[in-house]
Amino acid sequence: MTSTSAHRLSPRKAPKQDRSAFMVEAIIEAATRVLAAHALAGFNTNRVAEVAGVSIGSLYQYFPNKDALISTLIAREQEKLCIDIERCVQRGIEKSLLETVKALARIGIKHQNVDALFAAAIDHEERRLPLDAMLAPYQARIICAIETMIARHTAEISICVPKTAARDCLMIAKTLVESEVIAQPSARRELSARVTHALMGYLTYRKAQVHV
Amino acid sequence: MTSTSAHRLSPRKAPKQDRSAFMVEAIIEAATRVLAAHALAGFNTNRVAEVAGVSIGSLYQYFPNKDALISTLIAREQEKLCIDIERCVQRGIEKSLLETVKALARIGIKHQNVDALFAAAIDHEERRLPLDAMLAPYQARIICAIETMIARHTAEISICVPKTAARDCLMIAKTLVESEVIAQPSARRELSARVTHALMGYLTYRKAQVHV
DNA sequence: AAATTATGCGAGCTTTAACTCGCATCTACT
DNA sequence: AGTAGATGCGAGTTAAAGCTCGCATAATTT
Repeated sequence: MTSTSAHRLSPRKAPKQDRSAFMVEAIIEAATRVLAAHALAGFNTNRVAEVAGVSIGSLYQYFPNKDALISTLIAREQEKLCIDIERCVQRGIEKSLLETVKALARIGIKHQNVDALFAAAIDHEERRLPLDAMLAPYQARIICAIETMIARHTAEISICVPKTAARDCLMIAKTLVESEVIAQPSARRELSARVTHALMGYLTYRKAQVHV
Repeated sequence: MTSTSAHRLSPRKAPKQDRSAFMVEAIIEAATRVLAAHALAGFNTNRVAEVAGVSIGSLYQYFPNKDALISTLIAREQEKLCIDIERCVQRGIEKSLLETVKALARIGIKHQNVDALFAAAIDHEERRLPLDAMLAPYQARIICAIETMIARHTAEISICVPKTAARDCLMIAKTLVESEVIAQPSARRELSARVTHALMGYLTYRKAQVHV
């Protein structure tokens, strides 16, 4: 009777055969779609199972409860974001600060462009659930990557605490993109420019510039 | 049978006597507290009524449904934010850009500092519900105020579309603050400085500055 | 092929929470 | 004081949604 099932947030068990692995994937995909389409208010396990085309019993065989399913969604998103950012920074070795920032902006846009409702829902659940321990490694990877980028261009950058700068960059990019709710693909280019502008401004602003 | 009650988001009727006005206030206050403490997952009308110390029937006498209650919360927050920003900009007449931006940063912090969960919940519901028509006037007021500020300092500002700049400023400030989840009052000063830095950077950044 | 293990199913139990309704009480007006 | 309308109440109705459990089927092992 330790931590049997009540508030567990990790999957109940790992799928061992192929078919079950596919099923878990189908569930996660369906969950993403349901959340995007109906928000938290319309997100329930019965609907997810139905959309995934599996029975409700099967869903609960792998996820001990609804929150565990949401946690998995969150982890997936984080993993994808990490990979994209790390690759981007790695490629930035031979590029200018401006170019790398532009690339980062594009990533942020890509990751939020999926759906604004989905992003807001994930955001909310990240705060509601005790996921700090699970999210910390992802955050660390992202911040580490951005720190690396910053370290390459210290001459141009005015922020002295790289860790803080990295986190702020991430947040600024995230929000500007989120605010551009209506996914007009035509506007993507212009949005990207604005995010880049904001990040460059933040990174390179020096008080001396503004006389007062 | 037009739009009787099913999806109405405005209050059912206005309180006409003092006691009912107080009760509506108590309900709204309780709703705020419940949302902050239990997030969307634990936000229900029965609990709100209980915390407010009124009966569930009374709640439904003034709010046709749960969404209408949430909409009211959202409107209240917006109204408060508008008032603060407008006053801040008005006072900025005789101040520098930097000083005014600092003051705006403080407002953003104040408004989100209440509770991160509450803010995320409100954010989510703003997107889920069809509130565009209701929110537009508030947005317009805020953007108008920031445009006014920008207009006073065109010489220092590099962004050419004031409306876009205004909106971006709002979003940047909002996020940086939101990200600083843990409300450490001691860190408030430092946070304020960062938000200011970000806004000034965004507003005054010029491509020429970065050689490449 | 028999046995064992893993997987899949969905009817249905149980709890939660949105919302109603008829009656009691209060306030205001004459 | 009397009356009418406004306000307040909360037990109860209803539907939704979280989750279980016993059984059926498929894969794997020996």
